[in-house]
Amino acid sequence: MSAAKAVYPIQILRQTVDISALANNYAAKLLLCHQRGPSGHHIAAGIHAHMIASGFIPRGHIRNRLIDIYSKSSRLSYAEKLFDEIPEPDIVARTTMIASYSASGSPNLAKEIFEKTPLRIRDTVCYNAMIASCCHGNDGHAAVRLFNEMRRKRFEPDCFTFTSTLAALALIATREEQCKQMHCVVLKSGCGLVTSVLNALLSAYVKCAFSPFVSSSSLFASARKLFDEMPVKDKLSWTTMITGHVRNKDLDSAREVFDSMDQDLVVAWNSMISGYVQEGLVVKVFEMFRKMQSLGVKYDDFTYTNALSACADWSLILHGKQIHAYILRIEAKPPTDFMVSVTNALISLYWKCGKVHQARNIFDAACTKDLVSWNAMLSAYVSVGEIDEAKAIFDEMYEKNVLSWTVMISGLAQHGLGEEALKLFNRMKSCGLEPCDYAFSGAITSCAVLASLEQGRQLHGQLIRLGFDSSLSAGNALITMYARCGALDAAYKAFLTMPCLDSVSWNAMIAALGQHGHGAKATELYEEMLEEYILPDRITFLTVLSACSHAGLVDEGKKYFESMKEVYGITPCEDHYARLVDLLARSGRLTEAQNVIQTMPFEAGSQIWEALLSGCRLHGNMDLGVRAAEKLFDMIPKHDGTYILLANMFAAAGRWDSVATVRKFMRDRGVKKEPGCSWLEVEKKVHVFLVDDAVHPEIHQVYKYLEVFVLRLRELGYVPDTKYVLHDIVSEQKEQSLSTHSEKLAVVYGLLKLPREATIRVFKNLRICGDCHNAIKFMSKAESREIIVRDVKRFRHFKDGECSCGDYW
DNA sequence: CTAGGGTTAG
Repeated sequence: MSAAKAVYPIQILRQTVDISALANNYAAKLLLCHQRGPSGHHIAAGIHAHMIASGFIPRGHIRNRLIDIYSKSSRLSYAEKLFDEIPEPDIVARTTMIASYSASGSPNLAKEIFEKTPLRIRDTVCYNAMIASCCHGNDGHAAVRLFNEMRRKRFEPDCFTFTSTLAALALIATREEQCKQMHCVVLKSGCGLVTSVLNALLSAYVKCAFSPFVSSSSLFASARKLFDEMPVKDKLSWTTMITGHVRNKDLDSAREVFDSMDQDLVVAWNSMISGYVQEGLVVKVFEMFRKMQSLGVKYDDFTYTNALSACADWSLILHGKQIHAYILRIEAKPPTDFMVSVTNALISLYWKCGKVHQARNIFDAACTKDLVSWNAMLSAYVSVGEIDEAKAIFDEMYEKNVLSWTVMISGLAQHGLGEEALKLFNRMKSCGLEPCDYAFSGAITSCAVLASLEQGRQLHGQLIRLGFDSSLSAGNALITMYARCGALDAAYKAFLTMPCLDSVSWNAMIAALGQHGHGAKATELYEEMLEEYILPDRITFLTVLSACSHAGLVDEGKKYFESMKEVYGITPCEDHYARLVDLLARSGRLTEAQNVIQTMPFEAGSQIWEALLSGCRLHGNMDLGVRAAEKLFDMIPKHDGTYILLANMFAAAGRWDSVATVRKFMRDRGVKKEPGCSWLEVEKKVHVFLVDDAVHPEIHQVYKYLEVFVLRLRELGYVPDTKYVLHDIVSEQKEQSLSTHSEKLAVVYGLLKLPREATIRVFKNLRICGDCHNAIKFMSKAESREIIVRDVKRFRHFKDGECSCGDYW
């Protein structure tokens, strides 16, 4: 091999007169360069330079060799230049160029050369190159067409033809007969015993088995038969068969093949382990992991990432830490960087186990980070709600992909920053990135947060145009968006038109019905879900219980609560108990609610006491109410809701002295009430109104209308209810100004600005007050309009002087 | 041929 390294004495070469000897010399040297691989490629460029310097023009096989070497060393432009200089390229030159274009990802240029090649000079190798190029360009159908063409034209397929064409079949993966036909052709040819061809055939069978158009069992049977009869099985044969079974979720068959394996292949171990990880069989994962060690099978990066992701998914921080320690001890000596993928698996292990700080340490210590590392860190901060940190990471990223944007958009949306999320979604598009369906889900959620129905509808339209309308995540987001924008019918329609549903879809729809006060329909849908064999989870029960609570279905709710543990084996958490207490307290069964609190397996938290307190306010149980309030003052002294509920409870009973005491309390402790505000969308713009608003540009028109309107409402029987004065109190002097609650202003604005037939949808950040509730009932009658109000807890539909809540608070 | 980063429901 030292010849390739030799220095070429130019003087000697120049003296050579005999051109053919010179050519032979060059040819021999280039052959050596070719055989040496990448390092030889560099030398070949030097030889070429030498040719130019000495006036030697490369032709024939020397030129072809140079083209080949240049394309393999990613100097495609040199190869192209040499090729273009040939007046009448021979078949080798053309084939070489086809292969070059294929390798550099330009299948169209390869095709151009192929098509310009006259049939009389074509050969099998040339077809092979072109078939491979089609596979490379993901056009399996074109590859199969070429294969058929070459057989029609009586070219003899060889091993390479078969492997490429079989790869094409695996790519299109639609028809079983095609695999079987090809199998016959292979057997009849001389390649029926060649392992690489049989591997390709095996892989085609297995890939076709995942196509929705064929029955996988018969294809797997054929694949298995082929596999069992293979005279020589190599690494690829074993792993293809094992991963085939794993991807078919048939772990038993996979294991059977695995156990019959006569060699120790890390890849096979990894495939088996990843199957167990995906099915959540943690015990099996660790069993395999330990067995590898005792048998002396060396772990690779895939083994580690597999095992670590099992730990992450099951929050097995102790196991994860052990593996981490093992890696540090065995694999790398800090600060040497270990495989990036392992670093990434560690980052995700720590944050998924709630240790974001540790994750950050690993992130900071890593010498090399890739996009996955950055995205993992971004997700970590989003998951714990550290939005500022997440933003910092996002801004710092030198490279972002659709996934990065998706995480950030939905992160913002989840934390209530709907406007910012939508801005980011648009920025993403203006950066020239095509949002995927997950990115859309984030944007749609933002519309739900903002209650912006128009923007939501527009996104829905875009979704359909881009062909994402069958996406599960986007569909689920749409259900919630429509429901939270007050368009329950649209939500239901989205639910019904989805091609497939998962538990999230059902939960979303049940929640939607519940929030809109249709408790009976919500429970009906829940029963339907069970009939579809979808198992309820802890969120299903949260939504079903709230639905029952809003609709006063006390006994049903209790029944569902009982079934949770007894039938479905889900242990109720604090939120479940809080909903049970709410259900009982709201319906006036306060003693029963109290019993639940006393017999619960844990100490009641603030959610539960608040549920009890609001029940007491509703049913005027002062003693119990005060006790609940005291608990809340201990637990969350700065929370304004407690003071307001308590004050309203006293006000309703006319105990004004106590009201004053509560208010003084609040002032002394420096607790500020969250100011009430309401908003609605008019012509794609969101209009916000505050209590006693003086900011909105058209507020005077609203007041003017309201003044006359109230008189008309009084004629219909509306009596302002002064006991709700305190609900929305901001300061002393506002006490008398009942008529200026923000929800009233927003509804009146809607009456003034929206078209006659349009439904008015108003959103409020706090709970609607009793007087407004009453007034809006009259408004809906006086104007014959449908008015929908979403407060912090639920939706109310006002129509013909009635509210969908049936006055059940 | 295998792994590490995403979404939607309360």
